[in-house]
Amino acid sequence: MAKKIKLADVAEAVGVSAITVSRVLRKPELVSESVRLRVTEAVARLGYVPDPAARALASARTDVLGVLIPSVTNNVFSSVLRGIYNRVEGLPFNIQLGNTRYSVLEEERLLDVFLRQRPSGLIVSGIDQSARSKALLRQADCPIVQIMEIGDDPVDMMVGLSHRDAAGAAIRHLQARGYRRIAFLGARMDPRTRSRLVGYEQVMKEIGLLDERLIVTTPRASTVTLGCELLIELLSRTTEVDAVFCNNDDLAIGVLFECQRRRISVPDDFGICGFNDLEMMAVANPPLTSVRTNREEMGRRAIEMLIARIAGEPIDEPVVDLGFEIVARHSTAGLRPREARRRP
Amino acid sequence: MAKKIKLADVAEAVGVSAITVSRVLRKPELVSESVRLRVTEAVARLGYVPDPAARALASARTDVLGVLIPSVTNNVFSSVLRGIYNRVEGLPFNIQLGNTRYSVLEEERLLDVFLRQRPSGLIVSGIDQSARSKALLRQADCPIVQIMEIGDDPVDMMVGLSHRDAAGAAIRHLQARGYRRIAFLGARMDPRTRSRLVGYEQVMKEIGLLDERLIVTTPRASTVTLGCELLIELLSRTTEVDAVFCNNDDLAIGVLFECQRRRISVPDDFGICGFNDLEMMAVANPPLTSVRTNREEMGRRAIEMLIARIAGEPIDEPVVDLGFEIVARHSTAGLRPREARRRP
DNA sequence: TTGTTAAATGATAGCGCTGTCATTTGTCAA
DNA sequence: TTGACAAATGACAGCGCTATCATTTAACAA
Repeated sequence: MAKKIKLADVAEAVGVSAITVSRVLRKPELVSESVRLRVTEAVARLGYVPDPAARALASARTDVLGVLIPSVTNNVFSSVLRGIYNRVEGLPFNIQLGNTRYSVLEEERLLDVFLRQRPSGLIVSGIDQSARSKALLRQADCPIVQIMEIGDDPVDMMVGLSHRDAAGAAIRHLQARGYRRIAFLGARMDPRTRSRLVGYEQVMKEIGLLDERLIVTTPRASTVTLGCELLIELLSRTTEVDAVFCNNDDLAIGVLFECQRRRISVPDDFGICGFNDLEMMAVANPPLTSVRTNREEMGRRAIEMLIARIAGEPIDEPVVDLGFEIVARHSTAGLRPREARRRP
Repeated sequence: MAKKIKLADVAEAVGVSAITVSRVLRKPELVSESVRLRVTEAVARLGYVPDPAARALASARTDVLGVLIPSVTNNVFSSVLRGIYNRVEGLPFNIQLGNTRYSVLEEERLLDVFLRQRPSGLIVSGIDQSARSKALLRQADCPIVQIMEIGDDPVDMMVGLSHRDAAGAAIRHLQARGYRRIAFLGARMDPRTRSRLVGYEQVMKEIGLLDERLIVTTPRASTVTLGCELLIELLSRTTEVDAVFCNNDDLAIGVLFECQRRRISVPDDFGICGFNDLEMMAVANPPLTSVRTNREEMGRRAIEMLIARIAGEPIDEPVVDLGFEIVARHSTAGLRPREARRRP
């Protein structure tokens, strides 16, 4: 960075004061056109770029939008991030990503790191922050959006969906298609997964089909391999199963592969429903039913809510429910007549 | 942030000067034990945390390690990021992630944004930066690691592998298993994919099997769905194909699903080889051969190289080749005898 | 005791920008 | 012409920290 150009250098070149150059950059409408043009030209000619640290120190503000997510590996968050990055493109903000790795402590630490930088806005994942995190968030003097889930008690704003309702709807779909012994496969067991389990249990109880043996969960991170393993575990507990609701699509794909290996016919003998509707679900063999969540839009909306608030606009809807959609595909087309069916 | 505690407040509470408190925090060995203890106690009691902007302005340095990757959606980079985050845990650095979205312009812009913050180190993806980007990198006064690929002309340090060699090895593997009409499916066509294509072409020419009709590429981002589509495109060009080298595992999974649908038997009639060896390859049906790359280690090593250089240690190996491994699975077990085979 | 050196601490001056208020210039009605 | 007010520009201080150099204190040999 050969000898850094600073505000004063530009000011000297143009023959105005430093503060005028600063104004041209930040509030050009306060400066006369002739001066503005000369300054703009000099900025370009000298290649001046403001120092973010000095700016932050002087103004107690940065152009940073902080985003805290629990995982960079998980496809779900990739989609949200895509929505965020696409929406913020062209705006004078910079995304700063924090990876909490599903750790409450790491979330608290990162929140601390982020808030100390005085971001323009913050996006955090989930609604179950620790008491300490919530306190930090409430004290923060920037707009905040909690994403992924919705609840009654937003720190500031929220955009997400009810995972409990989404899971419930998936179970009702399976039931409507004639499946009865519907299992639940869950990995990671983060708050979202737990909500889905609650939804599953509620509906299964309502329709009188709840059986604890059908619920298989693990704290391990969800993978395709884990889908195979959980299915094996499930079948070792009971062969009285005719469908499975997988807590996400990786598991569902794993279950499908394992079914193929075991010559369990999907959907004739066994229904499979995933969650999130990743792109691959539609082209699996057979195509797999899943619960579509609007992840990219979630990211986009979160950014829009932030910039609206930064611009001082009133938010008429601080909690946005993006809903979900059961995308029914062949994997839950229904069991074939009992007499012709072979139990797994 | 109720009334921010600053260095001077701590200094006053302890009865020392501000600079002493600063020293306790940054170079405790310069301060006597008694003072150090009193200061540490006061820092904890008052909940003091340094202001990063002030620190950056005064010291012309930040604790930021910048990471530029072309995609947050791509599993390959997720793994690298995991390696990075794991290795940096517990160290006094913060990862700042930039998403270039495979855009040269965006990479230049982000490089500018990042360098202006005077990071402690920088990780950039690939070795084909634009001339402007390379100039920026060479002028930067922090250590830099280029990851993913290796080449002769490192800006500073490199850790990656030869994608050309990896692809070549995959083709030789297919050849050794008896496949002859080996196709190449490529999406995105970023520099890494192009290198693999070069490796493919080289080896195919060497063994006298090169046929342009067997090469199907697209600039679209790679997905499972695209794998299906590319296979369909390939088969519409020529049915004289007995294996496919997919440029990444998403495509390979798509190809597998499409083969299942078309009742093309893998590996009896058709071999499939992927690239990257994502977790799901091992549990697909049949399990899919792939080229394993050490992505997590790549992230880890990149961080280690940075911190070694930050600590002033000499780097004896500025270009690290992490290599690759052909993980042979059932999907490339070989064709069944010709008389019994049914062409796709 | 004195001088010499190292260890510990402090005073001072910014880092590069922006907030605040003051001043100058321009505009227009009376 | 004058005064009133808005528009345009500037002076100055300071954001919270650290680099640099100066000073004080401690330690110890001569």
